[in-house]
Amino acid sequence: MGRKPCCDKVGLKKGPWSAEEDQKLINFILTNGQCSWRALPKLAGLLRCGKSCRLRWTNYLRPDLKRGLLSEYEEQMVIDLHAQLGNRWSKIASHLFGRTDNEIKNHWNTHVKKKLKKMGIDPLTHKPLSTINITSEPQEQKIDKSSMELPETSLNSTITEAKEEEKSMKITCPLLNQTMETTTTTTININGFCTKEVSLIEPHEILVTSTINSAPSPTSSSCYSSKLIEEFEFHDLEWLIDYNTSSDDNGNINNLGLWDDDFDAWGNLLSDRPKLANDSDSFSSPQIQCPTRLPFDQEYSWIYT
DNA sequence: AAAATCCTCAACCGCGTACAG
DNA sequence: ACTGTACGCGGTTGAGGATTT
Repeated sequence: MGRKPCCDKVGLKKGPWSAEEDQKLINFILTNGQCSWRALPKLAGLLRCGKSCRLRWTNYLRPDLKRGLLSEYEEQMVIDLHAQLGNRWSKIASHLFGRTDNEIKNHWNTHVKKKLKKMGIDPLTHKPLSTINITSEPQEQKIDKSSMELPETSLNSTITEAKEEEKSMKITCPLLNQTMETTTTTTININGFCTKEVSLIEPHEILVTSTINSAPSPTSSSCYSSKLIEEFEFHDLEWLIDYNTSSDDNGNINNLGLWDDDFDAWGNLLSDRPKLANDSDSFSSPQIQCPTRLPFDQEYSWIYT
């Protein structure tokens, strides 16, 4: 006996969502918040299953989504995180604000895989496709770099940075948070990221590649570089966060509560004027200035003024 | 210009897991 | 402990647009 379907599929619509359906879903969630996905379609007047609604919302309609191609830094982060986490797209997505697991998975399958293969790297193992026995034959680690016709990519610029750094000091394998001696480890570094297998690390331990050029904060191990932070200037969103109330013991921002059950933040979203950080009637809930440029303002819009 | 092929990505499917009763 | 239900995740599909022949 098979699994019971998540919902009664008879008479339910499948396939691409229409603008009208999107609008219904948005209106419902903005008004009522996210309740049970199973119950939502009926309540919202949609002929869709709850699963489809959830997917549509999380992958396309959420107002905090970034659209468009992944930047070079985002792509590098995906590669590094994939080396650590494997195909755990959701975990990877959680490190990239405004990106969904589906988006990252698609990008990986359509772009990154090819790119890595072209560079001679196995996208599954993140190891060189060529068979080089690193441990038993250290002399073989030397690669004739001039023979490697790698395309000029962000990865290669990272490689350049890393190699320059190698000249004078130990380098830190960024995502693995490991320091490696600059001896005969060129094989490992040539690919722009470490291929050494290590146990999983916690997200806050992850260092991005560009930390090579910017010293990490001595008080925090979650040291995304300023360069990366710049990359994460959310062009579509402006978040005003009350840092006085939103840091945990490690200084991590932890109350971006737009999706909290109580939907305080949605109250702001729906208010005539977004609350500002210096408003006199300050409140303890997250102070978020909600998006004024939302994902789809071409065909139809849910911008409110 | 038309047909064939390739590519992208939104959406679906099914499984694993969490949780309530 | 067991069962049923709902949700979330990762793999896969296929429509439609882009590119090539």
